Amino acid sequence: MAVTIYDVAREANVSMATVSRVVNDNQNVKPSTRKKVLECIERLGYRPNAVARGLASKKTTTIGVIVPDISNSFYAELSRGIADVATMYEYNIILSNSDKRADREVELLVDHFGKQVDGLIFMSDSISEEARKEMSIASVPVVLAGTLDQQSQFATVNIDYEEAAYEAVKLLASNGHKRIIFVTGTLTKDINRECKKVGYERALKDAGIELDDELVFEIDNTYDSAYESWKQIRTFSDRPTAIFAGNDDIAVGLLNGIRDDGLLVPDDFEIICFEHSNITRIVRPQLTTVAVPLYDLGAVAMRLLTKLMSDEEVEEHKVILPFRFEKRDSVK
Amino acid sequence: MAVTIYDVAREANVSMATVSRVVNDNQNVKPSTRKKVLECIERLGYRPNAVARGLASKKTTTIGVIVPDISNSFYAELSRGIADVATMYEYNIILSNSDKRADREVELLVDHFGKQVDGLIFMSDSISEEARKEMSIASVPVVLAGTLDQQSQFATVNIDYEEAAYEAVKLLASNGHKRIIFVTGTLTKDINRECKKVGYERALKDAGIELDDELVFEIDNTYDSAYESWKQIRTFSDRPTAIFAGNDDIAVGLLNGIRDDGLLVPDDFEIICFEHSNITRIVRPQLTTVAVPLYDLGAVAMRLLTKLMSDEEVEEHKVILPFRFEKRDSVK
DNA sequence: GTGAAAGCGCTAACAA
DNA sequence: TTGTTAGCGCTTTCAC
Repeated sequence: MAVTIYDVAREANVSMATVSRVVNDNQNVKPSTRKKVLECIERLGYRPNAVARGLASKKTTTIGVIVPDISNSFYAELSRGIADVATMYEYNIILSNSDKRADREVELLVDHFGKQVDGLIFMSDSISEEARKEMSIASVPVVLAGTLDQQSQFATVNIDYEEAAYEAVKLLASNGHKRIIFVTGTLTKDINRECKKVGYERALKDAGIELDDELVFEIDNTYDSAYESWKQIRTFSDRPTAIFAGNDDIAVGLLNGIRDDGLLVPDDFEIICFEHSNITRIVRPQLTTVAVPLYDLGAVAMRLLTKLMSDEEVEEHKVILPFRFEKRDSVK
Repeated sequence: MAVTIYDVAREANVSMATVSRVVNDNQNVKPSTRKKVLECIERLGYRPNAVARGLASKKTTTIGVIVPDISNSFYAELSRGIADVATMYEYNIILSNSDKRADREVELLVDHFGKQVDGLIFMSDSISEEARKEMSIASVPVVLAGTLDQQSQFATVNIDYEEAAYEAVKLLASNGHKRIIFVTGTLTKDINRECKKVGYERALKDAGIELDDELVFEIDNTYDSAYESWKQIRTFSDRPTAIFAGNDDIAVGLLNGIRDDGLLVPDDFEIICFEHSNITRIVRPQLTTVAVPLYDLGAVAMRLLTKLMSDEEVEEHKVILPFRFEKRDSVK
């Protein structure tokens, strides 16, 4: 059996309450007794049981993080931002992958709340009604990171994806391109459908370019899928000359397709995309991108959650972080 | 206040014990009472409190995972393997980043064990004495994933890195190369020092090539650092003609350095490396590699941990998974 | 500054 | 098949 607070109390000839005070840095303990207790703790090798503490105090110093897929560098980077701030505030993280399945998300929410997390950070393509309900009835705060809330019900941390998309496509249009392809991951993802696509269309409209649904390619959000999609794109008789890619994996798949075909970037095609990892600097030519501050998105989401958990005043529940443009070599 | 098991018991006119039995799928409950209890649970919206359950049962159905850095694709992939098997056995994961700092690792171990995890998976470059001690006195099983244990004290899951390195370098030697560079991350990492370097040296020796310390480059384990190191490598008067890189990030940094300098792979240099991500297929030429089954490493480690946690017989505590060779275009 | 005692919400004997 | 009753190890009033 492990050493308990009671064993320490007996050994030090004090009550459990006093040991508890020492362990929790309560000031109402005489220095000499504190010292005595500390010695006994050391001698017996006492380690507080966080589960018992959680039951008694109703605080677990643990937060839940539900992420589509931690092996996706987008979420891995975001999670690292969450984790670092969590560490700073002495929270542990229960991390679960949902694979974006709505049923799984709900299961995980129930599961995490059942474990009495003190707060939760949720990431998803789109919030299902069931997930929304589960988060609504939760007795602890919830923050969405890199995830839209179309009902403005929860605290969120994002960048202005639409504006970013707008500026990216505007750059392409200002370079004289008339036929600009938009290659995106699934449009069931709110950010793709409501922001990136909308920004793309607005930029075209502002540039006096007519929309053409044939130029929008909805594909799997992977390098391989993008590489394959090139084979379809190349068949256009009136070939497009510029590409706006929803992210860097897609852009690189396209880039390789183009180059393996003997065409040149940026001469035959100009490319711009959202940047989620350093792959954009590794490929040649290096890609011009909208740099998304993933780490910061996570860090700020966690910081916001700490405020919510301690009932601090929060000026704004809907945080928009700035993005950067990285001018490199895939655009002239 | 949340609904407790007691509220359900009262509502259903049964004892807490019966409700507990229903919740835990204990068969000793009459179908009719089970139904009645289930209805009350539904009606009241009862959700079991896992913390209370953990305190009473001494099982938290949570395991700890300590990883150097989740934003590193190597560990992200490994963690995904762990997570999927954990889900299968209904365990949650507390995930923490150590940044390979020994002091932090110890803190985290104490912290995780304090949270009463039912088991723990540990990953690190090298096990410090303090970390070893902490894991030794733990009352729950520990498994090391992708991490060496030079004292064979813990259960581990790895591949045979030395043999993999040996074969990689042997391939280079058999292609006629005499001056083969080894570019590795820090040699304070056990796997680099005790396996990859040893395999490299053994292959050279077997090929009758004399060792030359000047051909071993110990650098930071990053793309940028490798890119920089090329500037040093190019200054050799008697230029090497082949490179064995410790991992794909290093290999790609080197590759880009070489190509940006106008040299060709594999004509001027042949390259082979350990593969941890799909970057090796994305670059041109595609890299010939030793493919490390990261996901499986994690999955098998977790499976092993479940056996240890339920006191099942375990045939072998030191698991060695097979690796594959991926012949691609960076080697002739 | 310290102690006594009542829980926190559940599981798990043991009885019935 | 069901209920009674101790805890699990800690925090937190409330007294003194």
